[in-house]
Order: sequence, then structure tokens, then C-alpha cells
Amino acid sequence: MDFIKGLNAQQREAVSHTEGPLLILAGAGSGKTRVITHRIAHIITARHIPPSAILAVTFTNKAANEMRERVAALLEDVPLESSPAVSTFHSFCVRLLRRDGDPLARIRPGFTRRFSIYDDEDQLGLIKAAYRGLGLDEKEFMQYRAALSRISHAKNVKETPQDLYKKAVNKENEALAALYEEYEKALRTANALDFDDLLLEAVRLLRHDEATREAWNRRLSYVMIDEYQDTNRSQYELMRLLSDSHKNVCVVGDEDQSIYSWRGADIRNILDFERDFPNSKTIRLEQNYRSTKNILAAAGAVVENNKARKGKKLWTEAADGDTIGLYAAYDAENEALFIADTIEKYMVVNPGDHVAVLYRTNSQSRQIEEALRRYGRKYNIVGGFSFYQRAEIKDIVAYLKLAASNVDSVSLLRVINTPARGIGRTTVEQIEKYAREHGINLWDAVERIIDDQHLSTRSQSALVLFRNLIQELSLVASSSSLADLIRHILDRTGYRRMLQQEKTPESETRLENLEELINAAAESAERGDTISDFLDHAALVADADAYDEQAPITLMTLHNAKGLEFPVVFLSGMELGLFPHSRSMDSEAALEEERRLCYVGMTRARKRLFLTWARFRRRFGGGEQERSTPSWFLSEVPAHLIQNLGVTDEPGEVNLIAERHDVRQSARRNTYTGKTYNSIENISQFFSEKGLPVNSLKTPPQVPPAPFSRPAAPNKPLTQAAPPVRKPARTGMTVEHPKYGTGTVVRREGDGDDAKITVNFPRFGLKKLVEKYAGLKRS
DNA sequence: TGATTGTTTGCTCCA
DNA sequence: CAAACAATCA
Repeated sequence: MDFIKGLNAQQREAVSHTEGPLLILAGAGSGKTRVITHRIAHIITARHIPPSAILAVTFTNKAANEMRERVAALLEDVPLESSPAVSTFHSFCVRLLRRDGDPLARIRPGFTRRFSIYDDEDQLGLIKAAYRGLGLDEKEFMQYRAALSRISHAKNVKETPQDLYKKAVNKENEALAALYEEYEKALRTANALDFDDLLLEAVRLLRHDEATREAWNRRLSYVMIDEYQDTNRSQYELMRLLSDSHKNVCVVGDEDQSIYSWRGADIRNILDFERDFPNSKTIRLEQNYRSTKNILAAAGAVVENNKARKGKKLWTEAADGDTIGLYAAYDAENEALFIADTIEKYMVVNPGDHVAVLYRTNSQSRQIEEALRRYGRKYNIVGGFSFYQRAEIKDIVAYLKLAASNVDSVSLLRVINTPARGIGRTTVEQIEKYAREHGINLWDAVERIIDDQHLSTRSQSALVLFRNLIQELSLVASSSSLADLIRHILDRTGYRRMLQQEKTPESETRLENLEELINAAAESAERGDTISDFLDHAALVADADAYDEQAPITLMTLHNAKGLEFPVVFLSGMELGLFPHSRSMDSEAALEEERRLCYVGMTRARKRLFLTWARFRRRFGGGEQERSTPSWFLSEVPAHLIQNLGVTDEPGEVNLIAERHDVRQSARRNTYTGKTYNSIENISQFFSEKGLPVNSLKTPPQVPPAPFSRPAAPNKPLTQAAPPVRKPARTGMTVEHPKYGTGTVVRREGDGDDAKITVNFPRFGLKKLVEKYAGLKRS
């Protein structure tokens, strides 16, 4: 088996150089995924290394799944008893802490493996409580998010609240230190870890617990890290700890594509690699296989304006290709229509090609969506408001977390009065005050306040009901399935009744979302997941994981587009203040990052690249249109590469199809509302792409213990359990549902286990069901 | 005291 | 165009 054939000289070198530290500087489109997958296959076959001794870390779950599948495809004919561990940093750390985290309790008192994971909304809840506790006001002090980002930064550079106190030079610094202290205390009393902690605590565990570290060092002999330019300090330390004994660490990255410094990514990790690993080898992949000469030249010309870079020159054997299209729209609406119109025309000629519309901020998607809908085009949107961020989902998940761990204060505050049960603001404030004064968590405070009985009778009884409810839920949680637990929550908390009484289209959607949550829970359980697996997965799904490469049109932010490629790319909103973003314009470093972001966006394109901006744009939903200035990045593209596609000084000056009367008429009749990728239809997909589980180090070393022991292609397991043979429901068929009674099938999507059918029940209206779990009978 | 209704306010990017 | 907040109602 030869995994070196078909590669260029540099790629070949990168694949075959397996021992010792290796830095691969891989330019955009230089075949880096190919190199990583071939390298893994090569190590396994040529060096006879068991796959489980290889760890590859990627940036998203999606990329991890893809990599696993590609390696499996390469090794199709090789009998293997395990598969390589491919994972993101965060999911790796969560699994490490959940399974082998016990020793951490010695170093970090209070830690248990049942910790909750707090996302940024939860963090916001904590910081608000900390403000309240310290009597701080967001308007007078600083914005919650600003405080959070300062705290996160401190954590990542290993500064404690005490360190901040010591170097504080004014009241504001001191207040921040106090906030930080409060915030950390709250995390610990709630037994919760934020996203920073997941990495930090994993590092702490490996650093201070020799047994765990040595076990991992014995297990792994090769570590590979993708998107290395976007790793932060803890990820760097994690890499060092995991490759401590063998030093076979291979990192792949491109300093020109470092776009996450605001999240703690430290570009020095890649710039200093050669210094950190003195006997390392560096290989540059500079041949681009993706884009035309023109696109590459344009992108290169932009990023050349950056000073902080190693400098590398991408080249290609591809043809010049088309010039870069530039369009100056009158306003955002016109820009969106231009994009939709150009796509429409392009699709006629190249029906199979996929298009990406990229933007800097999520809010820009709205108008583009609207334009595409007017053209009746299907589109997918990645990011924005995802399933797990919806209020109703977060509410139920909060109940689940609370049932699993009643010390989870953020979840408690979230649902203590949702649905309204008579526990109002003042009562909650009393609970918080009590907890603070006695140094206990909110749950204990609730119990003690009930015992003390110094609330009004009304509040007292409301609180008792709530306490009993949660106690009942934790009891149910220990004895029934996750799906049943969710159903129980919906019934017993009155959540379902609350939504049913509303009877608005929104409440209908919410109910459907909750049904989908139950379906996802059932599917998750069927794969053998525990409740905690389910909650972890919900916490760690990334927006980018929802990207569907089959989608003809995809809308997403530039950040989400990292690592992807498309025949046609639109870069929209190229205006000062928007891109580069106003908050990144006052520092040189931030501006350079915006420029790298621009470079990332441009290099996603294979054949056609369009840059658009709007001369007028309104900043808020309602406000006035404001005049805008074209982005500096536009003028950094050499003029000879640009083709001007029009400048409109008046709305509607350019003759778009959508401006024609007949198209408007038909658009009005067209009720198609696009396809939102974060819609409920895709939730089961999120779950089916679950990463492979890590075996605990505690498991006895019986049969070759693959650390990631599932078959390499999770979607097509070799030993697929034969599904119960059931006639698929067809459109028009009358079926019977255990709860909704009889109804008519109106639509059917997908097939096999994923088949979803929409059924019209006379009494309950349209319901979308996963056929496999709906328990339908023909009637 | 808690629930509901009106009013104001203010956009990064994300695991 | 939302969520967050203040003001009002029950």
C-alpha cells in the first residue's frame, strides 16, 4: 500500500516525514487535508502503528468526521482493529475530564466528573449575577461581554483574580478583579466549567496527575493538529503534554489564516514553533490546487499588506480564469438582489455549481435571505440562531441539567419561574442574597429558605412546589429514558400547556422544536449515549458542523467558511466599519486579522469571486440609511484583476430580474421560505455525527482497547442492526399516531432511518415526525 | 408581589 | 428587529 503516490514533492515529504516534530505551513487550497489523511494512513501501514495510537485534532466536529471517513476510505482494504482518534480539542477535553477526571478533585477541590458545561449565554447569566452581587451597573462600569472577555483573557494567560488585584492601578481594575473572583466562585459552586475551563482543566489534569499523563503518553505515539494557527495557549500546552514522551507531533497551519485571536488564539504558537521544537522540520506547501490565477493574485495582494507573517508565495498551474467581479450597490437591499440575480443567471449556465455568500456579521444574512426567497431559490444558512440557542430548547435543557445536578445555578435561575409559577423577582433576589450571605449554592438556599418560612405564604408555597418538582425530576432522571424524561418535564412543569395555550404560530413552532428534541433524545439513547453524553453534545455542536456540502447555496459568516471551498463565492458588505469591523479598526493587529479574514474569504473561491458593497446601509433595523465608504481591502486588490459590474446611485438602477413586474408578482405568490440549516430538520443530523467515544483509562486493558472504538464510518456501520421491517408511509396514506390519532401523510422527506414525514392530523394540525420513532400504524 | 404591556436601546466573529 | 428594561396593571 503506497500513500505517497499522486502527491507533489512537498506533500510527499510531509507524509513520509513521520518521526519528530514537524511544521507544515500549508497555504490555502494546498491539499492539506489530503496530506493529513495520507500521513495517518502511511503511519499505520508503513510503520505498523495501531490506529488508536494516533490522535488527530481538527477545528470542527464536521472536519473530524470527514477526516475519519477519508482515512477509512484510504484504508478500505486494510484490516484494522481500531480507528485513529480524530476529535476537536474541546470534545477531547470533555471526554478526558468525564472519564478520567477524578484525580482532578485532589488538585481542584470540589471538581466532580458530573460538571455542567456553560456556554456564553450561561456565562452571561453568571456575570450578571456577579454584577448584582457586587452592586455594579453595566452602564457605569463596563458591558457584561467586555468583562467576560477580559476575564477569559486573564484565564488564558493564567492570571488569577489575586494577580489582577496586585497589578490593579485604579478602581476599575479592582472591580474587574472582584468580578473575576465572583465569577470563578460561582462556576465552582455550580460545579460548572466554561469553554476556557474545559481546556484549562484538562491541561491541569495532565500536568499534575502523573498517572493520567503517563497513561496517555503510553497510548499515543503520534499527534497531529490541524488549523494550528488558531490554537490558544492551553491547546498548545495540551499538545506538549500529549506528545511529551514521543515528540512525534505534526502541526499544520497557515499564519495568513489566523482569525481567532479574539478567542485567545495565539499566532505565536505557529510563528515560534521552530524555536519551541529545536530539532523540528518545516515543510511549505505552496502549490494551490483550488483557485484560478486571478483569484490567487487578488487574495495574495490583499494579505501582502500585513506585516506579521512568515511570508509565502502561493502559485498555481491553473488558468487565469475570470476577473474578480466588483459591484457597488445602492443599498443593502440592492446588494442582496444583485447577489440573488447573479446566482440566478450563473445557475442557468452552471447548474451543478455550489455558491457561498459570505459576510462579516450574521445580521447581514437577513436581506440576502429575503432576496433569495424572492427568486425562489433554496439556500442553507449556517450559524446565526441555532437549534440549541432557542429559548424553549435551552429551557428544557436547563431542566435536564438541573435534574442531573441541582447545584447548577444558572439553569436554576433560568427555569425557576419558567413557565411562570409565582416566583417573582423579589423572591429570587432573596434567594440569591441568602445564598451569598451563607456562602451556599442557590439550590441549598431554596431549601433553607423554605425551612425558615420567612416568605409570604404565596411565595412559600410556590417555592415548595418548585423544589418538589426538581426533586421529582431527578428521581425520574435516574430511572427512565432521556426521551421519557423530557416528556415528563414538558408535562409536569406545565411547559407544554403554556405553549399550547398561546396558540400563536410561534408557539406552534416551539412545540414542534420540542418534539424534535424528544426525537433527538430517542436517537441519541438508541446509540447508547447517556444523558450526559447528550448534554455534552448539545453544548459542543458548532455552527459550522451544520454545513452541508450538497447545498447549492450556502450563507454564512467568513469565520464559518474557514476550511471550505466553493466554485463561486460572494464577499458581501465590503464597507468600512462592517468589514473591517468598526471594533477592529483602531489597532494595527486587529486590522491585520480582519485582512486575514478577507484573505480566507477570497481563497474559498475556485472559479468565480464577487466582491460587493452598499453605498447606503442602515445600522439598525429601523433607523436611517447611512452613507458608507468602500472597504480598504477593495483598493488593495490590483485594478487590472477587477471587472466593475456596475455602480448604482439610485435604487433599482441596475436592471435586475427581480425588478421586473412579472417576477415580483410570482415572487409574491411564492410562499417558499428557504431552508434554514439550523432548523429542526437537521437536529438528528447533528446527533448522528457524534464523535467517537474515548474509552476510559480505567477500563481494564482487555482486548486491544481502541481509544476511539467505533467503526470509522459512523454513518455506514458494517454491522447495522436490521431495522424493524415496516412499510414506509406514503403520501396520501392514512396513518394512526398513538397520541394524535389518525391523520393523512402530506409529505415525505429522506429515506431509511432518516425518513421524516409530515402528517396532517385533523385535531392537531400538521406534525413533522421522524418515521422511525413516531410509532405510526397504517389504518 | 408578580404578570403584562409598552419603550428603549444597540449588532462582531464562536467552541 | 430583537432583547432588555421600565412602567403599569391586577
